[in-house]
Amino acid sequence: MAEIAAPRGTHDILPAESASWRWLLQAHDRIAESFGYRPIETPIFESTELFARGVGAETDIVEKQMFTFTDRGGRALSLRPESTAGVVRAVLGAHLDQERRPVRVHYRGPMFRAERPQAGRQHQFTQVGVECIGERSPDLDAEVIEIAWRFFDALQLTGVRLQVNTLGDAEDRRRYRDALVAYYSPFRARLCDDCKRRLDINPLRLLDCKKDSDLVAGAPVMWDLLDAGSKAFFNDVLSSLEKAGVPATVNHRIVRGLDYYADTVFEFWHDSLHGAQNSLGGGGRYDGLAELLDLPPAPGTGYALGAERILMVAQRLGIAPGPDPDCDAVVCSVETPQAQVAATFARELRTAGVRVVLDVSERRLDRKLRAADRLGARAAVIVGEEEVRDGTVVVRDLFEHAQQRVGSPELTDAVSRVIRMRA
RNA sequence: GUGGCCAUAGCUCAGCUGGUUAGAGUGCCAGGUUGUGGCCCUGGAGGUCGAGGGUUCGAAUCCCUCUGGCCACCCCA
Repeated sequence: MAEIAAPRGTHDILPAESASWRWLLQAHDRIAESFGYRPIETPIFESTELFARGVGAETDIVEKQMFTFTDRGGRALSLRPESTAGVVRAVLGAHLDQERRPVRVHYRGPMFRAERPQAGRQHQFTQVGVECIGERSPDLDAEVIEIAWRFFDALQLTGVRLQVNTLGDAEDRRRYRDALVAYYSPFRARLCDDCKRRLDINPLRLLDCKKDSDLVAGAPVMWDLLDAGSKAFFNDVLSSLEKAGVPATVNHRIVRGLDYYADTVFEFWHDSLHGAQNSLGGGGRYDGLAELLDLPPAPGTGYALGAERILMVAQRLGIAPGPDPDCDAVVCSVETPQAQVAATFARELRTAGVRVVLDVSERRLDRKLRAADRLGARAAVIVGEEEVRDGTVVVRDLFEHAQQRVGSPELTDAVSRVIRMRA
């Protein structure tokens, strides 16, 4: 009988890693909330149609990376490959934008994409992100970018590079697509197979090709075809970022793989990650998304970041916190007859808010203390025959190698004194 | 989805061109120390050699398939 392993492309977050996860997630919550963003949670599966219409039916994500299934009523559902479409559905569906505008929300949670797994790319991965829905302003684009930037800052994650670009409005993009198709069509015969496909399906992606890079160099530049309003909007984003002290590099090759983006788009890169996966995340403005979903029109902007990738970088930089101790104190009896008294002390300490492990083993005292040491406990409470007889207890400081005997009513005070020294 | 590399104890890894009962370090458990931890000494447990099939007198070692990981591509988080 074969052992059942975790499914391909998934991983377990074991207790030893929980400290670094908590560190990352709490930092993101804290920074987002410092900008007035409120938490939102949406289902991890949605109607397949939400993604087909929102993300774009002909994007790679929807075309070949979704986990799709049918429920008993024959409805087509998909595990969410990203979160923006679901959040927009939830916010506008609940008419939150009628009460305040813009609606500022942040989220964290698992996303699913069925790509070939490798380091920094799993079937299930975790994103943290924010969305700002209901108002169109370059200052809000700059605001969400600044949140991400402050988040990296809070983690002390150095070496992040912000790349920004503008895709213009729908009219600009149509014009640009036409220009690209016109430029590339005469070369169709010599294009690589991927590019032939891109030319028909998604011409913007032609710019990503490495094989036909000589053609890319001579291709029309989006910026040249933007109308004055789109350029002004983008320039306002840039100056707003500058005032916020967020260093941005303009990179006209940033395109993003989702159809709903317009105007501002951006990515956060880190060189310590491998080539194709050097992106920690990205985002942009999606003013047309609500309409694609048949919801009342509402502009929006936001980002999503890959938590696993950030943790990978943090590990490499040595800034991720090590595992937390299992507990503050271990209570152990010296011999079996004192076990019940020890259990009572443990409960008493827990009531006072101390994290306590009760050693129920029948090992020798020296082994119990060694075990307490390995749990990372600061204090050990030792209950032996003498203590039970005298109504006392030994409280040992495992860091200072010092101990004292106190009357059992003073147990909580004595333990608190010892563990407070930890901080 | 396409191609390449890899899979031996809980963990990190040895195991030469196929040759008896598969090893080391570390961790775990116990004893040294019948009430005091981080060091030391001694002993023990722990492996269907990723799974299945094949070649062979004989397979961890060679071949095939599958599973999983890593890397590149595609693309993205």
